[in-house]
Amino acid sequence: MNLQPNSQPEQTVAGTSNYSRAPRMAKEDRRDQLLTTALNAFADGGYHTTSMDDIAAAAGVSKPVLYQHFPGKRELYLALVEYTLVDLSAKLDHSLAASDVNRIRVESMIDTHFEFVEHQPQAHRLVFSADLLAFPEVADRLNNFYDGIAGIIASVLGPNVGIPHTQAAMLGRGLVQMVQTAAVYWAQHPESATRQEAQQQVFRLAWGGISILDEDWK
Amino acid sequence: MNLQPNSQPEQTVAGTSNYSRAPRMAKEDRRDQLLTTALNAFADGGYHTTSMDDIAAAAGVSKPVLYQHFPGKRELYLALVEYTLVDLSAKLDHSLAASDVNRIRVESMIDTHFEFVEHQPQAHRLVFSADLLAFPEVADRLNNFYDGIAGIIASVLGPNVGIPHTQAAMLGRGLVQMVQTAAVYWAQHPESATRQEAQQQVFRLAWGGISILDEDWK
DNA sequence: CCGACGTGGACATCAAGATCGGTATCCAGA
DNA sequence: TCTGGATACCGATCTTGATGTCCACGTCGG
Repeated sequence: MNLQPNSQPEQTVAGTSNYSRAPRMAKEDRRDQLLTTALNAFADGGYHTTSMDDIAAAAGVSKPVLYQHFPGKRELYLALVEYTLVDLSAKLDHSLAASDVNRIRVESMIDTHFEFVEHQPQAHRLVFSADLLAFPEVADRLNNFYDGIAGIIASVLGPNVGIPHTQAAMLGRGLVQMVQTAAVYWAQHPESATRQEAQQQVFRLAWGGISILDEDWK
Repeated sequence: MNLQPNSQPEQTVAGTSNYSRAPRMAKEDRRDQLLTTALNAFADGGYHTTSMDDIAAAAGVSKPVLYQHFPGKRELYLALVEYTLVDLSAKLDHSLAASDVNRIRVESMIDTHFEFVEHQPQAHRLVFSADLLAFPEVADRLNNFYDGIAGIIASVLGPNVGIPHTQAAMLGRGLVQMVQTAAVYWAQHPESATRQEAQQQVFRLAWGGISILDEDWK
């Protein structure tokens, strides 16, 4: 499945017949195309504003085709959320495992986040900006995701600075959100700085706070 | 209007008549009650999941009553968002104006945020967790709100540390989100620490980062 | 050339927003 | 205390839009 922003709904080509019809595709290909289209559509307008008709039209097929590949709108949406979170989690894990030095780790995770926001803005908006509260499962799933990261950060943070684990988790979660927000802000104001500059600022802010936690602890 | 979480929908008392009907109320009182009820309902289930029937039922009145007080669902929702943001903005402004010392200012704004999350959780969820993307106006309004705060932080931050204003705004926005997220986390894990302890941790993290920006600037 | 499968226009179904005509309650004044 | 009008309230209904399905049609492999 291609989650990059560049995939476009195909155009029906006028062939020998002037009858407009989507070209026949292999099942998997069609499914992938529908997923990508749905991702973009949802990210663009949110869950409720985006109808199945819209998605089908954007994909250049009719609605029944959509229902042949997915049992319903809800499942389609959940599949996309799940895919995105798994993807991002894997990348963050990878960033974390890339080094043993905490400073490098933090830098790497910040980089991963900026990368994600820059290169997969639809996926990001789908998961972090859309109406999550509507589906409790999604809210739980996202909570889960955040707790995972916060826990990791806490386990890195806590022992070093003598803070109770839950409080370290709280700070970790706040830090993640801080990075994410800053990344989005930068993506919306790309002219303000290069990505590298922006990341560096964010890192200094975060790392500075973390270091102080260590030094200042009484 | 009462935004506290304690207001409950009234129960129709079985009087001389067994015919269930909401007691007659003064227009303003009824309106306030509906607003409060709607706030709780929206915060609980999100915009789209909450129907006008739900709100009316929760308020113990019938649907037409709702439409006698508000032109539509959308307007009702927007009114609540606006009210909440104005309220919070005022409180933050007040916190900022309370002192000339930046350190105190930051502490005070953190305190205000924790206060908000703790005492008005519905209002907070309504504005910051619900489906904002659905209504562009809401997204814009919220953007506006954040930019206001970020701008203030930037103007405190920027001149002192020589960072371009836009980058300072990015960091300011990230910091706000960090505080907010931590506050929510604490509210969900109240047993992990007292509010004061939690706020102190958050402050140290934030202030540490800010200080480093100052010191470390090359 | 033909059967099977992918495709789509049209439609049933339903949930939710919005409304209308009638009913109950309160109050002011005689 | 009676009466009439004004105001708040409600059951029932209309309307819209979106989800999910049916049956005919065209296209491709054999």
